[in-house]
Amino acid sequence: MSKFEQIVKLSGYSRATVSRVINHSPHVNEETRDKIMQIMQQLDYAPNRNAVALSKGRTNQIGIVITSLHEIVLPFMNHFIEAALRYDFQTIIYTTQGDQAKEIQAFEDLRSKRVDGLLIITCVNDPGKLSSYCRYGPIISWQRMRAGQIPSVAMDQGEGYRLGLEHLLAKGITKIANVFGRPDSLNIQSRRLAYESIMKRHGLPVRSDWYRYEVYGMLDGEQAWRSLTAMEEVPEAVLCSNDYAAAGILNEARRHHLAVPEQLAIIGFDDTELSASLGLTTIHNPIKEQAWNAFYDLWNSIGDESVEASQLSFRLVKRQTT
Amino acid sequence: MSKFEQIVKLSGYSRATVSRVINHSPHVNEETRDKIMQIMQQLDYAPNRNAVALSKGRTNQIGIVITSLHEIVLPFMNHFIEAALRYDFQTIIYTTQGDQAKEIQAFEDLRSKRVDGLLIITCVNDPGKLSSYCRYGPIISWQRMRAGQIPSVAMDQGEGYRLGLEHLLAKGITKIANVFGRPDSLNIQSRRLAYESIMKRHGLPVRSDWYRYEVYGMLDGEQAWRSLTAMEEVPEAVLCSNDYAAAGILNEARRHHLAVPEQLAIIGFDDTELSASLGLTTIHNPIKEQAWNAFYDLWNSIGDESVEASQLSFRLVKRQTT
DNA sequence: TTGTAGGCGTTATCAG
DNA sequence: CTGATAACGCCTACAA
Repeated sequence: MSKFEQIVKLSGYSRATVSRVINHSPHVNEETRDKIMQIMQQLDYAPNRNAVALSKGRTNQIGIVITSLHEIVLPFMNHFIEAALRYDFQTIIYTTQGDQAKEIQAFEDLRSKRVDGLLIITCVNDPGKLSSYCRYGPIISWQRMRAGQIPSVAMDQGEGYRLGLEHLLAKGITKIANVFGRPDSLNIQSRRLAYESIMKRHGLPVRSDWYRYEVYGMLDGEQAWRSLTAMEEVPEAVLCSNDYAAAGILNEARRHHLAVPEQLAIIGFDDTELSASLGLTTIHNPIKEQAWNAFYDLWNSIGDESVEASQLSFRLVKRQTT
Repeated sequence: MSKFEQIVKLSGYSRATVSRVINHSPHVNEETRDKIMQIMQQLDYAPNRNAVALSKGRTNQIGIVITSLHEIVLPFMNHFIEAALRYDFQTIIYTTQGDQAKEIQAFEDLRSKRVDGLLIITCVNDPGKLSSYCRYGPIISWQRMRAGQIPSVAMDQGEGYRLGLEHLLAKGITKIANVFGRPDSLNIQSRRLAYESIMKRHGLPVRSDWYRYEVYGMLDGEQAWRSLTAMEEVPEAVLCSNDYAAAGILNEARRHHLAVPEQLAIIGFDDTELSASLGLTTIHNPIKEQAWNAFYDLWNSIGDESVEASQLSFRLVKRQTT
């Protein structure tokens, strides 16, 4: 006999009343509640969440789909997890290691009601295929998705990039290199587009020979700068994929006794703690707010209340590297 | 009516038979299986995991308790997650942000059968208190625990430290600084003990004025080295808390044109990818194997099979910084 | 190889 | 405020 049943027997009340006490229903006599509570204590009772989930049709779990736990995504994840927790949702992490089948597993878990919703941070399956899972429950993505597929809270990073570019041009700096991350991502396309259109508008040459790709971390940044200095002409500024890359470039530049920002201006991206501690000029990326928006989006489909997502934008944070 | 019931009705077979097909029981006529499978397809059936879990008394979920997702623990986590997945277990991450109440939540979830077992990576509650949860299910820890509390797969890092020390002494280097992480941790105590006992045995002075604490990342390492160079006498070698700290020290030393290893020898800890790419001498820490052992320990309590954990040890990896 | 009947631990809907 | 009674969706003896 389950402890729940034992409580029913021992207290002499019905299952319904015991359940009411467990769920803090107000429609219970105080004495009754006290008696039942006491018995619960004695029996060291804890509700079985599987039974609750089965009965309620909800698990209060949200899945997070990601290829691999990596530094860059931690802030977003941590904020999302915290948001979920605030609403009494636990998060379950699906690291796929880039394996399509493993990734599908997460979506199957949505189908199987193991999770009430899904957050995609990075996915490797075709978004078209994944979007067919939308009928099993709410899905939101951080990774940018083409329209008509899975909803996303990502922002067009081209917008942020513009801020950095205009800032440099306003200072009279025109020889600008670009250091990118994943070559095929939508964000890189936007960034490149922003750079190229602004340069053209100003009648300046587009230096695609100064593009560097696959630059994610500090070491990548250092290497990227070395490769740029090997060019015939060396740029006076670098717009970076993120703050880590920027930090690497700053490191390498200092090592070669380059004056920053006089000889080399550097702009990071994201406004992480690292950029603050190094005094890097950067583009503030409202990651925390994106994470909360992502959760709200799911919550609006799962729960009954409805929370308005906030409108977000990038912002230039000027520090000592420009 | 649930899809399960629909299948029962449409196929004309009993619940039991349908269940057998779902679970790939061999005791089903092939034709029967085919018919039922076809209906399952048509209905787009997927089993409800909550119902399964309730019925089986097992969720195939394991909880991971950790204060905050951080670079340093990612390798261990990723390996553990992979091990779990191999045995069809999903992992659910409890980030506590150092909040005792949040942490307890994870243990309450063990009690409530939301998870079948728990892995502690870092905990903030008193281990004595937490160990009372052992009766609700298996718990294993990566963080070192004092005997008699919660079982742990952690290794005594003092052993690894010894290897580094002996290596330096064999080279005739005796002015050795120590750069530690969390001051109160058991591992730091072991490391300090290893250092002090070995120095004494060799009749060498114990330089506790060269101890530095709270050194975790690259930036911490850089700062630690600056603080050491400000001393009256400067050490000829540093034993580090981890490879990141070592990388920071290496960076800072190079910036000041110090010859490594001639003027300064550096030994990292863990043998991460970073140490390999930088050519850091380090202590190999079998993290992957620890992660698998951790899972096996849980699995031995949860499942019916039993897997033998492997015996592990540290190993010196000599590269270019000594 | 298949079916019957009962159970897993709660919640929900009524009616009282 | 309280109690019956029926879900929730699936598994598992045991029997046939």
